[in-house]
Amino acid sequence: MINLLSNLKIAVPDKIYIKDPESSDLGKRIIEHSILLIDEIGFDSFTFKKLGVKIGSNESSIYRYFESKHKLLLYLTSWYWAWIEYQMVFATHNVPSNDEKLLKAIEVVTRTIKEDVTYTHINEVILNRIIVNEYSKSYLTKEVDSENKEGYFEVYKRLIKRISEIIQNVNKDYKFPLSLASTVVEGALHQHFLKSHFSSITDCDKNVTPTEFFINLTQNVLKTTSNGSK
Amino acid sequence: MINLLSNLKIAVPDKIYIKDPESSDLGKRIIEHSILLIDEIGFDSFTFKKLGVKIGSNESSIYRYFESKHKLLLYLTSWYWAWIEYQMVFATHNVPSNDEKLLKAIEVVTRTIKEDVTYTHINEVILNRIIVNEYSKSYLTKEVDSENKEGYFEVYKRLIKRISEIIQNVNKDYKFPLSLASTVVEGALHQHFLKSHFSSITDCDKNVTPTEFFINLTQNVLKTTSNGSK
DNA sequence: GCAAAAATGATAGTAATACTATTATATTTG
DNA sequence: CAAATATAATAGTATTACTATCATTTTTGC
Repeated sequence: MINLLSNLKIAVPDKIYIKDPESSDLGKRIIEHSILLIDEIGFDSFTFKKLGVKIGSNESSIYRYFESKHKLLLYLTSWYWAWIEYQMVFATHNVPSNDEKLLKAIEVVTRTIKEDVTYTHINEVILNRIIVNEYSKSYLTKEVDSENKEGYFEVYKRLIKRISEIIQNVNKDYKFPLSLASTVVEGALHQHFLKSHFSSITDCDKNVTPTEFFINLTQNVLKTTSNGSK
Repeated sequence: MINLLSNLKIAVPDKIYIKDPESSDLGKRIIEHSILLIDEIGFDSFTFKKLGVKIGSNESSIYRYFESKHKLLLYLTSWYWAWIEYQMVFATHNVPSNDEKLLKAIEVVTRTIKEDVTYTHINEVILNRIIVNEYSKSYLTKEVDSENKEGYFEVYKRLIKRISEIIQNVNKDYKFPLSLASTVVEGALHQHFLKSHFSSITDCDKNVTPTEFFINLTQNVLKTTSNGSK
């Protein structure tokens, strides 16, 4: 997979950026170091000026790639979900059993990213931390509806729909496949956050993973005979 | 309940504010209109200066109640969860069956707030919208651990623990009561958000409520014989 | 190899933000 | 009625989130 990915480009909706950061060395440094800097100081304190200092470049140059730090966050989150989607499609491809497919899919979207695949300038371990801590800030805005119309959340929505289809294949009668899929994906981020910051309100810890919790949850929801069948 | 509440004060951790907004007319106007203004323009665009204009008061006076707009958000969210907790305790009190208790509890934390109880200056319908749209911003910060130590999230954590206990009473063998409780509460906010802004990735709509989805989910998770028993 | 084009850098400027500090004026209370 | 307290007004600061302009460097197409 690593070799395969090194020859593929993760596709991000092109309206998100002014100039494609993958198209230049400076662009790649912007992405690489924005991930590191957001992780370090948090998205709220992150500015293009500070990023400029880190990469030895100028604030004004960064503005030629992204019109705002919000757009940069949208870029990073779209990239992340496209990367997850890729892994999910890859992991479930050619798996004959629907049940097994769902297990694999849930594993991909709920697991802790442990290794930096480093086939590019993007550190996926750190990017995953950013997603846990900052993702919801990308859509909890007054502009969400217009930005949604522009297609900025397409990758994420496509991922949820894919999982929903797998759920539906496991149990055709289950009434809430989309809500279950969105709950698992969002809920996994939340459980990871709780594990790090509010350990008293989660069962996830060193021994129990969000993956375990959500696989158990999903299997029980889908296997019973009275699961909200139509 | 309405009459009862009009004689009770919702308790918010007192370190959140500098001066108790319930202690003066100006304080109450700050709370009342901050809810309206945050709903109107969003928390990110909300400032004490704009709030001052709305209530015909001065920015500097508002700073005597809250040291920052972030603290004001913590106040509103704590107030909201304490209000929900109150309703949950009230709704489940004296219910003999554990199953029934859980149903009531889930209903309280997942339902749409339809009526403004208006026993005070606080509009609960609008406050609920703010929670859906802004709650996670209150803890997705670099200061979350120190603020957690200060007790700013006690009310929310207590609510999750209460639900977790009810879950455990329904099924003593279920391994993830805390994670299920936190998933239901956070997930309900998320489903409400999706319903309003990303309707293509949720099954919740005019006909299906988040309550229905989460009651079905919880019942199925807890009723099966192989639900991750210890 | 060079000129034109494109990319990047440097500098300056702006309105707004998120405050702090100080002083003045009301309002409450003992 | 004086003292204490609360509120209002004003000013000031460093930072933010940009935009605009111009200079310099790098790339490219011939």
